[in-house]
Amino acid sequence: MSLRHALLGLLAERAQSGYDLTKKFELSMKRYAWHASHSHIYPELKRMAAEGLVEVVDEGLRGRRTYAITGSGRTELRNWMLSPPTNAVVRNEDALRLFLLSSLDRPDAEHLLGRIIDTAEREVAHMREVVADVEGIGDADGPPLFGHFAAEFGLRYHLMELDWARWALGRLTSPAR
Amino acid sequence: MSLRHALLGLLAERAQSGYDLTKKFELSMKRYAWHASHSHIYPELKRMAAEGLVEVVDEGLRGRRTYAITGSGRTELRNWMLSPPTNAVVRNEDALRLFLLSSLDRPDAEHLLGRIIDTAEREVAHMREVVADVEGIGDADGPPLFGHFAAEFGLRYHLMELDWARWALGRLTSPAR
DNA sequence: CCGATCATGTAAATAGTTACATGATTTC
DNA sequence: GAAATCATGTAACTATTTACATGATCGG
Repeated sequence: MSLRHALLGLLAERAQSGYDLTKKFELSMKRYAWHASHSHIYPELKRMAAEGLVEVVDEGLRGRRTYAITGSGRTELRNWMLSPPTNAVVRNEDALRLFLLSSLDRPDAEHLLGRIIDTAEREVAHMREVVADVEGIGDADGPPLFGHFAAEFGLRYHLMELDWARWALGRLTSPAR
Repeated sequence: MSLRHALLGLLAERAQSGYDLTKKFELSMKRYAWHASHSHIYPELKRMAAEGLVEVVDEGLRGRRTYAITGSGRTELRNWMLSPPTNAVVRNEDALRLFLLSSLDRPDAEHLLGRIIDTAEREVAHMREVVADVEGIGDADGPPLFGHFAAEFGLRYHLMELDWARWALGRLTSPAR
């Protein structure tokens, strides 16, 4: 159940509403870290509030409820962050397609790799912007910003994917060895 | 529901039992593509058999049932492989920890990065062996082997992770800019 | 004959998605 | 005043995990 730790981590940065959290998942988190929809996030926030890990600190317009992390929430988050991953859950639909590439005949495989390359190129361009944004905001003397490391990881991930797909396509069209 | 596609993909390579499939998940698939346990795999195989995507082609010792992919299973697999990922599910507990790194104070963050570096080094060493094995088996003239591309992807992934973690640790200990 | 591994399952619980549902406020 | 966006929820279903459960065969 890592959703709760994802939420605690985001709330550790700043207090915010379920709606804000949902958007963060949609915009960045779900790309390479964790996927979640609002219908999962809202009930989870309620449960966490009942358990004292978070608390409602403000009720604004349109029923907006701002949640903040509590002391016990911070303890829980730190414990999870530092605990060795026992059997870390990994699910990646795209990586699964890569894994099963050889089940396709050559034309199909080439087509799929072509699409992967296109997508990765777009992702790389996007992540370059994100990284530049984060660098721009940065306060040179302060601690590294939240999201800075994550953005860099995302950029490197997609660059790696792009390199790999190009290499694989090369192998496919002219099996060198 | 990508478990079924993962299973179809593995069965497309060769007919095998739930036990064999479980081990493949345990040994390679779950590292960076898809995670699943036997108690999920067995019922899913039964369901797929009922739907005609796979069939039992052999019953051996100790109740071992060998499943093979059917024509309709191959169609389903190909459709999924070539269909553009609509909202590709990504869940990665380790990447999530990286994402939330800034929620830790500096000593804790350094400790976590150190552990990530150690783990990644071991993974890289392991994947180098796997890649070497697969290359060794290869028939130079034949089509690329199943798992060849996947192993290379795994190696590159962990190399990327290692580079990133070292870079992040450097940033943390001496914030350059 | 004993421990390791092969081999499969079920039950209960939790996690997560999709579809349905509602209404307020802001912007144009 | 209409469309976009803010904001939250519930219900039904499906996916997945954890724990429980059983027994056969193989290697030493």
